[in-house]
Amino acid sequence: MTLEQPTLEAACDAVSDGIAREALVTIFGRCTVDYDGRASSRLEAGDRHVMLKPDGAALVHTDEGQQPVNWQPPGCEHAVSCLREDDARTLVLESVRSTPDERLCVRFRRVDHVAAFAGTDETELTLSGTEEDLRQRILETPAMLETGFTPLATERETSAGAVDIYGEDDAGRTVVVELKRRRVGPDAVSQLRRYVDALTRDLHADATVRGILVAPSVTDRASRLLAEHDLEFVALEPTAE
Amino acid sequence: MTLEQPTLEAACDAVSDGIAREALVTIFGRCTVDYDGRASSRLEAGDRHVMLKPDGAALVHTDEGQQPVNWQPPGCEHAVSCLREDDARTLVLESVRSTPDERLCVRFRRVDHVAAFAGTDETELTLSGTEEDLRQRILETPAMLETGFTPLATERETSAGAVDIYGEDDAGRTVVVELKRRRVGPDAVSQLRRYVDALTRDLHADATVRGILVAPSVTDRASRLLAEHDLEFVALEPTAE
DNA sequence: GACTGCATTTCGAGC
DNA sequence: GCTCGAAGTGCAGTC
Repeated sequence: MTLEQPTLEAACDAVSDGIAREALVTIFGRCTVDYDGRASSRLEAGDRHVMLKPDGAALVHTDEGQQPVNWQPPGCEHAVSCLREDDARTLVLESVRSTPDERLCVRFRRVDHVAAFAGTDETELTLSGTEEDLRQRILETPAMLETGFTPLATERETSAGAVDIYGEDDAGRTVVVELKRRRVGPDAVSQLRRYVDALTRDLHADATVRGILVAPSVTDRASRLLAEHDLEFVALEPTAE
Repeated sequence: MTLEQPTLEAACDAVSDGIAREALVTIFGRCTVDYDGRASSRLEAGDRHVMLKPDGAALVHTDEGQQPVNWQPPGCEHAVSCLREDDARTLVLESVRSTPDERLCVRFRRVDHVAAFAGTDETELTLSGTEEDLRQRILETPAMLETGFTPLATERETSAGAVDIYGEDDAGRTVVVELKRRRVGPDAVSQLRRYVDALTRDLHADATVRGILVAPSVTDRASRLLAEHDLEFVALEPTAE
């Protein structure tokens, strides 16, 4: 279903019908956008593309950027109405949710295009090159980390949270491994440090706990932080080559 | 410009024309999606909505989720062609960039809809409730942090990075303030800790540096971490009420 | 171009 | 529902 240069009334009916039919609805036209919730924002009149998904998500896109300029997450209730505001007919799209209370309101004075799409999409994305792939690599060939490394657990709980890989080295020392799929900065080092500190405490006071950060590479600052806290780094990519 | 149930050839021409005219182009139809770059992914055939922006961004949306199932950031080169693959006519959308090398390829066997939109959008989003607002609040009324607090600098550089607010308390002790617009977890505490450690080092060895985390609230674990490292917490929201 | 940290981050898993 | 951390995070600002 598609309308070109519809009246606001016709657009309203089409959008309303599309939402009712659980279609993916798109509107293009001149609009203002108001958001209020976790933060609040206002966008003055301009031409934008609005997408309403049947799961309750709403997206307002300008002609620039990968990210929508405004949005609403899945689970929202969409409502559409056509009314008079400031002496001008206005198509009002409202998308609301609770917990947290959030409200997105798009007001059109001109609609160029309305479309509603229904289809089927059964398939799921297969993705590789993730942190999980890096973990698999190391569990299959622990020597990639270092000779004599023995993984004992993944997601092992500590008082600071779950450790990616928990194991021991050839001298029987406890090893905490933190994995990152890409080049790491200071935050990843702090994360590893929290786990090492926690585990040192959780285990006997005299236990030696080694911390190893595994990632393709590190920034300078992160490298210095690692050295400061006697943490180690092993360069590994999530996938071979 | 809109086409309904076009032939793949007609769709190809329309998309090509839209890209050439720097329009925002959308295509809805049955497609597979392949991505290869920082990671790699494959999505089998299903009905999806594809958006090509004139700045080079590409978005593939299913009927669920706020996030696109696949995408390409701004700055990519889009190309479209119609050719025979596996004995079937196929519309191929390719979006490529370098640094890093990334390639997104969407293959349509059926196109239901093609549209191209051109408009103007001069206005910028005004947003409030950000970390910047929280900073302004404190700089205008430093006593909100604590009586006698004097801000001396924002974004003050340390060997661990820039501190949100740098100042001193009524006893002349150095204070490092880390701001967060929302409830904080362990990562924010670690961040503050890095700054406090760095400044303690950067200044005289005998200097006392206080670290204060300012946010609407803290999680339990973060609260424990704060206590462990003698860091403080002040509850403040980015905007009044 | 790399680094750093914010974001209405979103998303998923675990509890 | 909250917590925690991953993400092809995106994005802006700075160097």
